Amino acid sequence: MTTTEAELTISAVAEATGLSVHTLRYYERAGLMLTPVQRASSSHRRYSSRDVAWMVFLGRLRSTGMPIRAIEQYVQLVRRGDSTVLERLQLLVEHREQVRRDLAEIQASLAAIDHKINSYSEVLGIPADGTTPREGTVTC
Amino acid sequence: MTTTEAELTISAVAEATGLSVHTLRYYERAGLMLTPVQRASSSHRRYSSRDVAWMVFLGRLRSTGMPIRAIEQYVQLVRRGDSTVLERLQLLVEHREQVRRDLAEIQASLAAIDHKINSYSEVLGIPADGTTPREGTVTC
DNA sequence: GCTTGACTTCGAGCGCACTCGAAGTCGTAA
DNA sequence: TTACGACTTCGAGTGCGCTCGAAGTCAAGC
Repeated sequence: MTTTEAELTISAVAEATGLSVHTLRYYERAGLMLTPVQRASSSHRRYSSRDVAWMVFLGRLRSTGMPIRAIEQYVQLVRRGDSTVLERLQLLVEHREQVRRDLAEIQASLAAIDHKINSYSEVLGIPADGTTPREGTVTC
Repeated sequence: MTTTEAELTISAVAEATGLSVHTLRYYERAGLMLTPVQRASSSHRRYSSRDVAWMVFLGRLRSTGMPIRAIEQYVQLVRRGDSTVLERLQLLVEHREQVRRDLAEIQASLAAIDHKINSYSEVLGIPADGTTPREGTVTC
């Protein structure tokens, strides 16, 4: 395994990852590829399976709110080689803590929204919950 | 309960809600108050407890990613009175579905991050999980 | 040979949600 | 009376992450 890899076009990678072709090019321009994307003779991009795996994980980092800048840091560590494994681990653990905090806040907010929905349901006489209907209007 | 209410300054509301004073004024300018905020003789804002409760819920909607535009719609429904309760309910239920989808994606991404962290931990010989250490380097 | 369509680069534009700053107005305390 | 600090308005600026568009290249099929 050196150069011969499964090669995918940018549109295939877009389909596989759920990212747009624009976004894939943007990420590359932003320096977020671990290694340069190979090119066909036509200068079209050819993504290896490793590239695709990385784009998938990159998407995971993004969907949990890691800024592009932070991902850039991570990429630079990967490129510096095995000696940075501990640093990378620390970065990920730190991010995971942030994600857990975000998750907790969203869940708390979801509970508040649930509560409001229940209030409205009661007023409308639609007991979606096991609660007793009440009189009066909903606050807001 | 008509005019006499607990009255708070903007900075007190900022502290109570975790929103900045800038953000509170911005929301008001954006038309997100249910009713006009009362003013002291000095023209300083005086928030009623109902205002504060609404800002808290507004913060919940924002922290779950509801766009300002959508909140604006909701506010307009509230102002139109009791006849819009069903519409409001539908709006909230729709938003809740979106939040649940977002939550599921974040959780899936968190699992992927967990997995990567475990891989790194194994390589470093730090079995954070109940898994056996392995040889070779981490992919990325 | 000509069209079609998928790609290329690169700069510019966009949408969103704040965030800031300047200039002015109060009310209280020294 | 003078200073201070918390407020006011309103326009402009910021940061982020895409997203778009124009102009060009290339390979395959008719």
